[in-house]
Amino acid sequence: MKPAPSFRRSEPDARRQSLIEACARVLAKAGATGASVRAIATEAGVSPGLVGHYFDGVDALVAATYHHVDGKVAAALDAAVLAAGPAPRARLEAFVTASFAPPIADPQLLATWIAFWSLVTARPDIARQHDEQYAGYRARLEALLRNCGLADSALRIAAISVTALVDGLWLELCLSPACFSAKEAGTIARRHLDALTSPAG
Amino acid sequence: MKPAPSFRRSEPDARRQSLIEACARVLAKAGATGASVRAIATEAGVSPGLVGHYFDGVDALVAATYHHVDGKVAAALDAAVLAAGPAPRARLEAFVTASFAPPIADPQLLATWIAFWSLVTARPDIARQHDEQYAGYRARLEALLRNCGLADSALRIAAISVTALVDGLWLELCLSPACFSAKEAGTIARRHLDALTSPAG
DNA sequence: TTGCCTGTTGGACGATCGTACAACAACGGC
DNA sequence: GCCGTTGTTGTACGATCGTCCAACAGGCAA
Repeated sequence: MKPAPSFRRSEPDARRQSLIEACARVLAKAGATGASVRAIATEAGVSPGLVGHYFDGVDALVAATYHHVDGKVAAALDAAVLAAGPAPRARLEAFVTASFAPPIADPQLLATWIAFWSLVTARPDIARQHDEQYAGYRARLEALLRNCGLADSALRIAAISVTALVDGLWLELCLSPACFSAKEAGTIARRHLDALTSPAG
Repeated sequence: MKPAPSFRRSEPDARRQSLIEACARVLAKAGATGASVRAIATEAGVSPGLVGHYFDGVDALVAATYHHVDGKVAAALDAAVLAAGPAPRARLEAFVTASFAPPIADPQLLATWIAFWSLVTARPDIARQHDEQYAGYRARLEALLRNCGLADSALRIAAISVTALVDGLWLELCLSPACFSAKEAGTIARRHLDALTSPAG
């Protein structure tokens, strides 16, 4: 009889992906402080040395994880918009309220995100990643707002305000879920969109 | 001739305060990852052993720093409200827009705050501190909103929405100051208050 | 089956972490 | 001036950190 293989080989991309997802789980569970090479390797079920084989140090792994998680969120938002149909206002609402439902409204995702924020101060490359990603987020929001008839002159401020409100609601919804519900967050956000799209001036 | 004293004694409270402020500076500069006992002690200009003398480990020091920074923010908000005079609407606006001016709108303060958030997941005591502090923040906001004539039934949701918007604006204002100005943040917040206090429909 | 390639392991290495503690020295009381 | 108190120092200790690399072994070609 053959002894069970002590490990399996994987496709390089699959192994990289596995390490990235393990890194995200560790960041969510233990924060930036606990995201050590050994903890990530254990979470992924591999030996510590493998991290160095696929990434130039743990910093590069964290940066890759940031990029991956950002892509996951963007995909979830796009899917929500696509599922909303062609009506501009429905698409806008879908984009906004998707942040209050899985997989975005997830305490683990917030914990991962906070770990990234905690690195912005000390890591210029992470800071740049953050700026680019937020600029992209606001750009997509501006496009959705424009389709709802918002004047070009008001677009920038409107996108900033909606982004801030959604971020704040998402943050507190994840940090203390008992305080208010996802449904209430959606109501608040929709009311804000109403005030923006029908100026009572 | 006498040799210069190699160190000075301090009042226990003053030394504790000095360590707390040094901890806040280190958290702002290096994030939660870099907040080691030695880094904090060096920042405070004392030897590493002194931290253990005043606090039961570095975790207790971080918790104390959280409490201290929270108190500082609350004091700044109260001062802004007090300086706004007796008019309810002016007091509400002062409370809200104070978050976009020094000393609250400070990237270093945000970095400190993010370091605390990054500990919420792993540290139940920090999570409890966060819940209590946010409940207090919303309670003060509800009182200010009530004085502006808001119905009791709408108070809770209104306070949640204002808190979320202000937090989001504060977050992004500190993370990427080049994106929009403090004045614009104030305009956005005031417009939101308008929509809340004069329901159009 | 045999042998090569290389993904993978597991431990060594120096640095740094949090903590504990004996020795030192500043300061108030005598 | 001297002494006791105690705030403060500096270091030792074990644990854990990131990194590195020689050795092992799974999987494929021949």
